[in-house]
This record gives sequence, structure tokens and C-alpha cells, in this order.
Amino acid sequence: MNECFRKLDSCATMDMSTASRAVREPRVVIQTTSEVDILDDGYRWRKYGQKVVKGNPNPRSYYKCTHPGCLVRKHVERASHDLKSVITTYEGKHNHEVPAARNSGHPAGSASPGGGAGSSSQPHGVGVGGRRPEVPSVQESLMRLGGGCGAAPFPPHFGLHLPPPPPRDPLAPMSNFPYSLGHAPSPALRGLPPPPPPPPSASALAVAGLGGVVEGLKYPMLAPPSVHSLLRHRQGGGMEAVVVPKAEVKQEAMPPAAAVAGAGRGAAVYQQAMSRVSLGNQL
DNA sequence: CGACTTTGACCCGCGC
DNA sequence: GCGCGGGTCAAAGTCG
Repeated sequence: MNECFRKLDSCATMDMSTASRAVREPRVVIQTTSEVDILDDGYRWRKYGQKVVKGNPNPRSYYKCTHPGCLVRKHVERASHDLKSVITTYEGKHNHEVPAARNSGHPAGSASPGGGAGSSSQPHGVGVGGRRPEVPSVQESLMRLGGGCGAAPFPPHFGLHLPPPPPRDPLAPMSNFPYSLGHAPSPALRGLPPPPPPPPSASALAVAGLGGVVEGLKYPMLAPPSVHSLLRHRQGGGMEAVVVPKAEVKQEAMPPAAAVAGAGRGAAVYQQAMSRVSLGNQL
């Protein structure tokens, strides 16, 4: 069932503008084709809610990173028109390393030698800690990313074959998230090593540049109907405005390239998106 | 025993 | 001002 766990697309988005509810962290929407809702992105998540949203008979699940101090959240829902499409929305950035494999079925670090923050060095990152044997291990996908998918367009810091990991800190891989763009980092981040200081006008640049970033990376924006709704309700929040221009929203055809050769899965996708956001931040 | 899922209720923001 | 919908919290239950 996991064999079809191929990434359809992923879009990095950031919502640093004062959206409706509150000033949220950057957002990353990732869509994957999978029979399981949960993407093993290497982190541990705890489900804190589930709700059926309008326009989609499939319930949306809400998860929080269980790491103390980490405020990252993610929403997982299936596309109403395609039960195999799983839309995962990440909010925020992990301020910690990928938790050590809880039941490590693999040598820690094998897949992410230090740089694999999101390289999921953990089998069941999705808060299913072993309760969900059917959950596909992203690690596998990573393996494929590094090996079988040599053409995978993932940045080096995906933990695949990281060249020389930046001499930062264990959080380096994730610190590329524009957390400190418009607002101060979450309290949880305060005790952490300061991430590379963004340019003075990073926030503005990030927003303006994201769209370009995405295009630059040749990653077609995801825009299936389900995502539309997802983005739609965030109008003004920045997501749609930034990532999926209304005019583009109708595009739902996923160019084969979007599948990234089955590369995309949890961590990989997540990291990819993150990296993209990061790039946007730097542009 | 600890960690996590499930479920219902409550709260908040937005649109009409 | 009211209603709708989305998001979050908290308590209870389950599983390893």
C-alpha cells in the first residue's frame, strides 16, 4: 500500500503575514499520493484533533509535534476528489533535531548523517509511534531518494548525501525556515542557537520571492480542487497569495516531474518544501 | 506506566 | 448581530 507513496507535489508556503486567526508560522503544504494519511516525516506527532471540514467528506486531522518546546503543527487531510491524495500542511518549524528513532529499525544517522533534520531518521515520525505498522517509512523513500532516485531534485541538505553539512548546529537543517522573519521566534526557539540572521528585509523578500522560488525550483504548484479550498479559506493569510496565485490555482495537472520520481514522502517532501521556503527567504 | 488516539465541546474569526 | 466553519483543548480510553 505504501508503494504508491509517491510525491505528487509539494508547495512551500509561508504565512508570515497577520492572517486571520493569528500571526502564524510559515506554512508548507505538501500533497502526496498515499493510501495512508500519515507521512512519516521523521518527527513525532501527537494528534490533538480531527474535524470534518466543509467541502471535504474526509476528516482533517490535526497534529502537534510532541517534542517539548516545539510548536510545529500539521494538518492532514485527504483530497475530497482523490482519496489517495493526502494533503499535509505544516505550520511552523521544528526547533529540534529529528527525534532519535524510537524503535530504530535502522542505524541512526544512516539516512541522515547529521544533516537529515527532516531526513527522518525515525521510522514512525507521525505520532504513531509504532502503532501504525502500515505507515510507510519515509526512510525508505529517503533511501530511494539517495540511491534509486539519483535524479531527485532535492537539495543536498536533505540528508541524502550531504556534502559538507553547514558547520552550524544540529538544528541547522531546519534553521532555514524563515521563522524569524516577521516576528520573533517562538519562545521555544529562544533557548536555541540563533539561526542565521536573515537579511534586514527578509520578511518582505520572503513573501515576494517565494513565488519565484517555487518556480525557480521547477516545482509546479499544487492546485487541485481540494487544495483550492484549503488555500481559499486562507485568503489574505498569505498562503494563496504567496504560493498559488489565483490565476494558477486551476492547474491541477501534475506534471510527471512533480512526482519527483517517488521521492517525495514525509521528511523529504517536508524538507524540500522547507528548503524552498528558505530559499525564498534568501532571495 | 507512559504515550498516543479518539471524541465532543468550546472559542474565535469571518461573512452575510 | 447572527450563524457558520475552522481550529484547539481537554477528558477518557486504548495499546505497547
